[in-house]
Amino acid sequence: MKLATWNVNSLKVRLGHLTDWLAAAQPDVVCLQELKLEDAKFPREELAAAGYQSACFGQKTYNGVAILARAPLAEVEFGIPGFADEQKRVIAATVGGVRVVCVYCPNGQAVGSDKYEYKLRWFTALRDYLAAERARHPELAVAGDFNVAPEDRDVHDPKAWEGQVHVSGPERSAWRALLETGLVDAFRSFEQPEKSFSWWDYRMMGFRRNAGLRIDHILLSPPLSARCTGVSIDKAPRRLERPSDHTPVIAEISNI
DNA sequence: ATGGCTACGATCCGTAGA
Repeated sequence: MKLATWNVNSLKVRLGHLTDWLAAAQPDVVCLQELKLEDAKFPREELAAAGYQSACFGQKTYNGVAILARAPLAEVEFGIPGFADEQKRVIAATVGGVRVVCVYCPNGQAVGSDKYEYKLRWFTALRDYLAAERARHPELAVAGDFNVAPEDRDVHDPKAWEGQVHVSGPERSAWRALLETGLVDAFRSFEQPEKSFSWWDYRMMGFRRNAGLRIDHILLSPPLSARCTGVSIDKAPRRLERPSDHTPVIAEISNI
């Protein structure tokens, strides 16, 4: 099974990139973030024609998440249960026995801001939710845009970013708390190229300079981690005209 | 020099992203 995550930064703008990429990469399950469109405008038919069923939790202008899969999506759940939130950031579904949670974690804007406080509160709720999901579903995959670069090697210029939002101590602690529920950062289970990133700023030719962050992640429970044979970042879509600022991350999980 | 793009929904600028 190929499981992918991609923050498309407007599904309306990126639909062509997405369908081309689905045909090229042939993922079985795809978690999408930042759809920036409401459910009524979700391109269900176009994605069905590409061979994918979908579950969508959309929102106009901001946020919005979806899961695509070639196999049926069951037990679809919207948001973090018990955490009241206007922002559509989480959707979960069971595909082929695997519980898939798609997340678009808050940006946080700036350390100390209201949005930063919201981000930390949100991560606490996510951790509790994932701990409960872990207990219910042995095969759990959590994929999405976490808006946290876990370590300095996930940052193009750690000195420049020191203490900033996405790398601050409390955010990295919140990230580690997710791992402490018994999940593995699948990307780091394998040898990877130096300076591997999943997001590059549109400004200052960030992609050309490889001035990026690794903030898009796939977390796997131990039974899935044991069957994971590789994780890679696909930079091809970032080279296209009018790209998303994020690029897909793909995990290959064997069925044995 | 704290900016530089991009998307969106509102106008021809403000908000947000990261």
